[in-house]
Amino acid sequence: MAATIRDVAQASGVHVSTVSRTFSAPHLVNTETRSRVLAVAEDLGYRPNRAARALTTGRTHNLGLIVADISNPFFPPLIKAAQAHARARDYHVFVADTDEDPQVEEELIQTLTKQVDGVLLCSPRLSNRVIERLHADVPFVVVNRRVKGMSTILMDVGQGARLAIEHLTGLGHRRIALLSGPSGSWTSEEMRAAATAMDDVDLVILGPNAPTEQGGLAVADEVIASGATGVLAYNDLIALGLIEGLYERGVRVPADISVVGVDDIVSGRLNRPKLTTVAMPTAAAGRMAVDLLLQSVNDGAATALATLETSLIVRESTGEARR
Amino acid sequence: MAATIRDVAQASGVHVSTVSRTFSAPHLVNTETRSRVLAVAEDLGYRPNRAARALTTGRTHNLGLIVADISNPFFPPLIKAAQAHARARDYHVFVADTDEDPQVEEELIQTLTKQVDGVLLCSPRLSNRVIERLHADVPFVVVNRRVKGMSTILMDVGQGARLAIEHLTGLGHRRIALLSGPSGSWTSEEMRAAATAMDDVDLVILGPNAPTEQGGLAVADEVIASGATGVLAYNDLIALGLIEGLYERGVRVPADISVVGVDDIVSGRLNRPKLTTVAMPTAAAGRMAVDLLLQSVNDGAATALATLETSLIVRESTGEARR
DNA sequence: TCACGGGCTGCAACCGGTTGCATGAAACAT
DNA sequence: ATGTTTCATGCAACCGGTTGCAGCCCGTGA
Repeated sequence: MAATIRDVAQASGVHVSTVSRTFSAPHLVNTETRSRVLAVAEDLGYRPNRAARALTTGRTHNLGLIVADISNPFFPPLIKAAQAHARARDYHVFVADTDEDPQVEEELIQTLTKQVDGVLLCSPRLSNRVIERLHADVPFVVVNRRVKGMSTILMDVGQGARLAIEHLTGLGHRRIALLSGPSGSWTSEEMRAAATAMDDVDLVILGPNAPTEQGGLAVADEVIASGATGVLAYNDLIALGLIEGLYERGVRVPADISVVGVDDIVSGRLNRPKLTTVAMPTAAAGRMAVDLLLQSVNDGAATALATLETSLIVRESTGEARR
Repeated sequence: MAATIRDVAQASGVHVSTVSRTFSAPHLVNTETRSRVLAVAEDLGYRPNRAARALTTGRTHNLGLIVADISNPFFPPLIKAAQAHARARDYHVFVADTDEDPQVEEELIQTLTKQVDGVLLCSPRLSNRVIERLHADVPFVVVNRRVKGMSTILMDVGQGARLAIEHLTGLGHRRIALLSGPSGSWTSEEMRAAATAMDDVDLVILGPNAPTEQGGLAVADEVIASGATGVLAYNDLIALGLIEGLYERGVRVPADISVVGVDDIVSGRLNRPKLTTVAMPTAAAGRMAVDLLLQSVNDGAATALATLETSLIVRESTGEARR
């Protein structure tokens, strides 16, 4: 069996409480005693039992991270950043995947609630009302959705959408298709709001679409039928799927139709044509989300709202409108 | 505060042990009592505290899953399958990412050891010796590496490599480049072994390469210099990167060089040319890994070895050798 | 009528830590 | 010399479950 705090206490001739304090409140114990205890602990291979600690402190030192789909390349950079950041603070991150299903999302939150100190909700599909209800049980930080009363990190995709559309109109495109994302997506709604508010644009909205390549493939016919020459897609996967769908139908990008994605995933940089896209600061969002969550977990800090900039990266999938 | 077992006991007029048994050994409690307790528990919103349960039983009901890189599209299907499968058995899966760093991998295992009942090691980069040492502390199931003394799931990538090379030689290719993966990869070594054992092949081995698109891009010049007309890459990411790199240098695929990948990731189906590849049964591997792990955790089952078939999927990135 | 056995429940110790409080010793001020 | 702090440590209750053991009730067979 693994060494416990009592083994260490006995072997170093002090009481268990002293051993406990050596690890959780070092400043309360004499320097000499401390180093002796540490030496013995090292010797015995002692590691504090997190379950036991969780039982008394009520802190599991675990965080939950809920995403719609790990397969979507948008998420891994955020996950990695969050995990690395949390690990440096002695927290672990549970990642759970909802398969884009609000039902599963709610169940997962319920289950996680009991074993984590806080939950990071990334691009949730649940309604604000449900999120607020669940928030009673556990601290949340929400990424890419605005929910009142809890800490929030937004990527300014409205601004990104404006940049993208200005880019398209600047190239002479007038009729522009907006491919929306899944229903329930705040990001999608933000893009729509930003796009409809713009002048000089003949906007046609197509969707909702699954946020995958399949979703992009499936909407290709509608895009062609719409007569749009410029397209802004909810994300890069849809954009890539669309480009493939258009190609199969003999429509060339960017010669016939220009396509802009959102996210800046890696394969957008490697496909041909390389994808013009709105870059999202995912890693920064992951780190900041962990910071905010730990603040509200440990310090009971007030809720905060951070908005991160997005930027347009022009590559090869956009070009002059045909005349 | 959340309801505890004592609240439920008091409210339903029975002892805590009866409540405990209602959940963990229902057959020991009278049907009427049980339903009364369940009703009260439901009413109070009682959920067993996993930390407390872990403390007495020594079971956390958590599993660890360690992968080299979540961003690699090879892993998410395996992760999702493992999570879903484990959840159905009331287990949760911690996913951790090592960034392809054996050092980080070892640390992660050490840390995880104390809070999970077992660890799933996917395509580990650690040496067998280190894995065997760590195995003393926690049950392992290893995917894509052969380690004696522990349960193992292999995907028969040797067979896949043979199929791929036969496919290439069948198209008239004689000089074939094998792009190996990261050092420490069992899969890469299996491919090498299978390839060198084949007749009628003029094999040139290039690598090690990072298992990413960057890795493929970076090796393009070497591939051209090697004079090979057929290429088998360690994985699809390298293959896709290579195709892009060749394209930038004016070399056409498959007209000039044929390329085969391994994994069958989604974007290989959408790029142009669509990638010929060796499909890996990742989801099945994830489920089976969870099964084996739970068996050895709960039943102390003997170690098992499963080998899963792979298959060649011919698409557009391979063609007749030029004469 | 009594012994026996099975079904159900209560009792209490235990898992491995944490923490408020008390104690004791040394240091300091008066 | 005495009172007051400060510092370090011990004591013991506690977190929320689990589980071996004992006891009770009741039905059964002799």
